[in-house]
Amino acid sequence: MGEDKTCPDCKRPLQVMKEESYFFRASKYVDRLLDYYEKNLRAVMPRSRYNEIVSFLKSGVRDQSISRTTLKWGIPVPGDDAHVVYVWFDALINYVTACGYLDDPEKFARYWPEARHLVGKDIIRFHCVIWPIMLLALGVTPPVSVFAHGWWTVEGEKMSKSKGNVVDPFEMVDRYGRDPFRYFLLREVPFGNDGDFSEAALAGRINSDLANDLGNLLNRTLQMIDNFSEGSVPSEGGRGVLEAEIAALAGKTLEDVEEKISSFAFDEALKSIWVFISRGNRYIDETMPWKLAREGKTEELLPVLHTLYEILSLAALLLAPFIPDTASRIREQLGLEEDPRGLTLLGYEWGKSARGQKVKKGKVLFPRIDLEAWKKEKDARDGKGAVPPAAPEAEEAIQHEETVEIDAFRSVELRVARILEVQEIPKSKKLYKLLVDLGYEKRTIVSGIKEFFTPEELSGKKIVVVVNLKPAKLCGVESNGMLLAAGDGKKTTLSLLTPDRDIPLGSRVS
RNA sequence: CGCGGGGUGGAGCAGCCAGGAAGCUCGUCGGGCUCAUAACCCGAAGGUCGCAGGUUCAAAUCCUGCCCCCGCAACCA
Repeated sequence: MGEDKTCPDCKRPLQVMKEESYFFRASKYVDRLLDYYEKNLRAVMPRSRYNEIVSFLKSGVRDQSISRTTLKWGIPVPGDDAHVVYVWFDALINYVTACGYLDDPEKFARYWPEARHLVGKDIIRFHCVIWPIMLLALGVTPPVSVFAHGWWTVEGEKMSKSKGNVVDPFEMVDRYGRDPFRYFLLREVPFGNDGDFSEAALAGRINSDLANDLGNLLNRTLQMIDNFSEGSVPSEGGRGVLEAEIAALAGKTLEDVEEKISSFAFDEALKSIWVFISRGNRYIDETMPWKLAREGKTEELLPVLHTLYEILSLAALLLAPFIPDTASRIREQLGLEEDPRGLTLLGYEWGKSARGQKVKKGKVLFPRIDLEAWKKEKDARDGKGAVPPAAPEAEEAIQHEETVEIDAFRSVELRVARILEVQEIPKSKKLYKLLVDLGYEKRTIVSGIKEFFTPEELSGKKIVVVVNLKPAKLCGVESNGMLLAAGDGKKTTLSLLTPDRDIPLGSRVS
């Protein structure tokens, strides 16, 4: 709302309204909630959000209005049909009723103690202030944790419809595949931070992580099992130093991934899995199976293949929550008949997957993206390059206004004026406060041209001003008119309209 | 004093809450290997950790001030 108490969008003046409402006595529980948070440091994550919520609570929470009489729709307040329940109040209750609160105590006792909420960072106040207070009032323990995730920008910019840079997830899935897209979103950014999306980064991840590291490890391993072991997996592992080290790393990775997942550090869980995968690639170089095969050292060769197989089999299990389709495809190629347990770690043991089964080398998991071709294709899609370079200005069709009568134009009073003073407006990024001289009077106008001109450039300039524009307050400063300028529509340049000969101030423009 | 996020090798980021030899991915350069998706492996170059103070045996990390960037909000009349 502007300083003059009007709606910035519709200009209608502020109206004081009264409405009867039921209030929830939230203030009463603030101390208890603070106490709860003090004892449960992970109740709000990430840490920065926790701090934000705690300091918000410390600054005080007012009692909450939780009913409306002005709305027809909504859930009627029990015992008072004139009111409906405020949406955030009843919506939150779903979390407990859905898992059996009051209806099914047994179910509730099983599920609620494990409750973890995952929400966008814009709604943490509802989830970390109002909601736990409601629960405290009910005598129910707040959720184990509320994790607030961040937002995605696109190539460094906020997604917005007007910029037309909104990324359509379905389009990305169609273009790059479900798993690669999922992988990117989970891997690229520490979960909880804002992240930057770009197709180039996605393509990079697909090539280096999925194709080169993971896909290629599977491919070369299966090829060697085919070549050197007639396609069947050696059931015996090796007892060398390397094998021991890898077995230890497997155990560590397993633990690590579980730990990272439970703390919502998905990017780190994936990093950890990739350390393991990379270890597999290095192991091949260290043992050089092709050389062992050439030299007929079968007793050394087979355990190596066994170990590689184990690495892939565990990797598939660890990856299942992140890229499930890929996990299944790997298992399939490994010839691991679908386990009744599914892709879970229940009863998992290192070294027990390879049991002499036949592998079924299939299609390459992730074909490498040819970045040059990709770039061309993308440019064409974005309308770059494909458009003849000779006509760069003709990108967007000119949108004309409706035709008007000459009177409509004449009703706009334009006059020549000189800029006398230029002042910055505190806290304003775009506005200057200008004092202009019309010859017969001086007046103040506010203009959004700060991004294009320095005060020195402006002062003394002769310009054209709309003098009969209704005054308006901008950033608290009253503007009595508007100057004319031409913009290129891309917000890169702005040019002031200025008379081309010396002409007295106040001259009418028509 | 409006709210919040951020400034770390060429690019993109982690590390900061709980101080203790500056790390990851990509890129670049050199080498190795040929089982593999021109992939894989090894090595190297490259950083005043925005600036200035302070605390400390020790600061990217804690404290103070300042500069810059990005969201939100408020204004492109």
